[in-house]
Amino acid sequence: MGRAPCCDKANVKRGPWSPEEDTTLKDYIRRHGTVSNWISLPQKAGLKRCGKSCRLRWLNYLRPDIKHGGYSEEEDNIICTLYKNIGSRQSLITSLFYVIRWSTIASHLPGRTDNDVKNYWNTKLKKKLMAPATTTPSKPNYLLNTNSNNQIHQQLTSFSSPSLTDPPPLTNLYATTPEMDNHIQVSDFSYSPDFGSDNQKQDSNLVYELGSLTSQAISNLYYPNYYYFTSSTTWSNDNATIDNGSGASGEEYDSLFKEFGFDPSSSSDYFWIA
DNA sequence: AAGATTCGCAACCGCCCTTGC
DNA sequence: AGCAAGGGCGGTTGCGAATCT
Repeated sequence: MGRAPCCDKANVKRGPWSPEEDTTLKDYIRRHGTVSNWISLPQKAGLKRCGKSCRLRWLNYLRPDIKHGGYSEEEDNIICTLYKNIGSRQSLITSLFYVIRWSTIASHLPGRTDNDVKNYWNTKLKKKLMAPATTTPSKPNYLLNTNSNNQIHQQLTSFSSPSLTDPPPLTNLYATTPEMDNHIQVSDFSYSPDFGSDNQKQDSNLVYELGSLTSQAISNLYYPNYYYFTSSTTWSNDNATIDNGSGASGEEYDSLFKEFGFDPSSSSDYFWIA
């Protein structure tokens, strides 16, 4: 048995708000101040709308401090950075449980609403960010360290409390210029501190998510073209934790990494995605 | 010019969380 | 503790506008 609806759907108006309705709602809120009960507001204000609809209209459109459109480059950067950072912290690598807190991101952008930021991301920024690295390389195409795994691990761990404006240098990693074909190259192995921090279940479709959701979840903050995965050491542990020790997900990982030529039995391998 | 397709975004849906009883 | 109601939020939809063919 489902939850009772918040209003009588048959007797409320739906669809776009008219200027008259906007005025009615704004006038009511101006006269009464902060709304303590949105469900009862429509009746009091004389609106044939669902209370939730009124709340949404006010919060996303009618509030006096709302900004619409015209995102600046700085705002773009903040959204992209927070998307990566918050996304990787609040979720895991599975598509089913991957949830971005748009309200958290919007709270860093005065005048922007979660809905607005979400729409902006889905229609513009996502495409911009997902565009092939060859067209807009934000960083040089290198980040490989074939024999100082611990060094990478330490550096990534230091990202856990990052500054938004001061990315750490990669100078202590020695660089190569790997082929970037197929967006994935397997070489050595690194570790992302955020990976596997949540107690969430594995999705058997994970193997198909590597290039998108997975990479988002494990990307680091400053180098959006590069993504790190857990090592076999940490990774085995992560899997056990994530999957309540069943070990089933470990097999999925193994097959996933083997698919890209990675040797799960190696303790020193990592791979990156560009 | 007109039909098809894509884009942008306001609005809705439904689930989860919080709060009060 | 358990329940119900309201609030909050992410995902999705619908539709008008813009662009393409």
